[in-house]
Amino acid sequence: MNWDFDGNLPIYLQIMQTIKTSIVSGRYGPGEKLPSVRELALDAGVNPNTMQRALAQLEQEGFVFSQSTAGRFITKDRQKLRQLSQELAVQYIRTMVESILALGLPPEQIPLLLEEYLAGRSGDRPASPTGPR
Amino acid sequence: MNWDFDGNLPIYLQIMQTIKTSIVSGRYGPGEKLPSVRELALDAGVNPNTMQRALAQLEQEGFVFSQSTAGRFITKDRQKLRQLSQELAVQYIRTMVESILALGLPPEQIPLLLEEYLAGRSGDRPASPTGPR
Amino acid sequence: MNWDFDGNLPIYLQIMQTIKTSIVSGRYGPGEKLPSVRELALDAGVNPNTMQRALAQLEQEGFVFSQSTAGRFITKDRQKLRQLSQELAVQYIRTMVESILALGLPPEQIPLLLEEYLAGRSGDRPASPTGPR
Amino acid sequence: MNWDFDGNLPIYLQIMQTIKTSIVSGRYGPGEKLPSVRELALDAGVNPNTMQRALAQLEQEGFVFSQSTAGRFITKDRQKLRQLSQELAVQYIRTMVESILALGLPPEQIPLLLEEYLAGRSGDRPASPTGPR
DNA sequence: GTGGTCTAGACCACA
DNA sequence: GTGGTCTAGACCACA
Repeated sequence: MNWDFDGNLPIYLQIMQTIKTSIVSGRYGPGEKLPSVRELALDAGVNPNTMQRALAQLEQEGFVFSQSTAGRFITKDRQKLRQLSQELAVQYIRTMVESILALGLPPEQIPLLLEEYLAGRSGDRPASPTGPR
Repeated sequence: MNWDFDGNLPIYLQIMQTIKTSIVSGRYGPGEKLPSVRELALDAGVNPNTMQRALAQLEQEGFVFSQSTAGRFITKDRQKLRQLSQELAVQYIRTMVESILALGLPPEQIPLLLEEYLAGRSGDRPASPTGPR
Repeated sequence: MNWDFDGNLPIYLQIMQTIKTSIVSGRYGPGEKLPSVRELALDAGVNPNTMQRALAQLEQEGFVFSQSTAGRFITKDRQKLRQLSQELAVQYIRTMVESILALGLPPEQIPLLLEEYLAGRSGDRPASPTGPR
Repeated sequence: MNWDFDGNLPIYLQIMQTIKTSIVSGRYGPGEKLPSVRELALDAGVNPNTMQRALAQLEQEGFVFSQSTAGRFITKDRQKLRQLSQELAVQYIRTMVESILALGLPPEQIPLLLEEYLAGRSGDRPASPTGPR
């Protein structure tokens, strides 16, 4: 996973984001076992408690479940996973909209820019998702 | 300015991004003087050469201009500034689109999600462009 | 046995409770020999005198009997054991009722809540009698 | 508040229970300010982090809310408080039912014992809620 | 080994 | 001062 923290948000929230993205992108499939808290903490370079907190929160949100001695697993609930995709998509939308509004552009222009981009994109090379910030 | 670099892109490009955002957001107005290369480099914690490269590139793109001894200034060309807004907006759009496609959602769904978000946003509190929480 | 004392009640009474529960739950059957006072005291971490007092009281209530040199035994009187079940059950009922009334709920609601709970319970997993989780 | 922990349940859960009981019993009214995390931790004799965890959980359940620099407050949502009464009542019911079933009595007998107790109680002195365990 | 809990202690933003 | 976050490190039950 791509552990890359900045100082703008608590680390455990950023961890949750990273894991959510990993799940949705198919890095971990439904029912698949996650590495142990300690392993993940080591990998991410954070304290096991911080990782534990992130995972406990993900568990409470229903995206993973734990079997006391066996470890933690991605939920098998496909509906839940679809919900996660939507949630992340809305986050991306929100970040984009608020950033553009901060530029001083009017909201009505956003759908136009989107349409234009999508039109120009069809047939093009995939284009790597490296934008601003 | 919010200097916050990650390892995914050359630093001078990230610097350009940051400065562009500062200009468009009104942090620096048309014709306003920028701090010196040395000051900016110190502030950003980078090598002056790196900062120099970023500024030279911005100058070449026409967003700043230099007066031999007086320093560098934001362009007074309003048209140019509008163009910059558009450019950044398209970048935000691209990041969003590619991120959502990476989730496995179909492109057709993006305009729908956008419309939904904009509708739900009207009348709401301003909402800062941060992550979930 | 589950020796777990709090400061709200004399310890010998709490010991009696614990032993009564052990008897009724089948931990000790009718006619079965109890460990010696010293053993029990050691196990519970109390003074032998305190344990002695609890056992003497239990004997007076007819739930155990002693044979001069052989030790103490659970009564063989099935009727007596049924009575003990009832007694403990009423205690549980009382604790529950008084706790709920302390919440400010009206007494009439208690039978309704009970009925509801029993209905929801049929067919469910056994459910251990612990707190919330 | 009556901080009295046993080893059967995590302390933070017991803290939550204690605070919930305090709220429902009227010790703290709607909108009333709770002592600070540090004060409560000192009072309860636990680590501030443990108290923090209990309060964060209560906040997530909607029974308290925090104002960053001002402290934490009991919710003003009367509906939420009624829900809390019910929740605690059901807990008491459950503990009672499961304890009685553990004695080997049949479930059908519980409503009868309850009715009997309530009948015998009318007009009696309040009777202190000290039962078994 | 696994998740889970707890303590001690530091540091942060906010106002 | 207030809530919130993070680390280091210990200990526990479960199997």
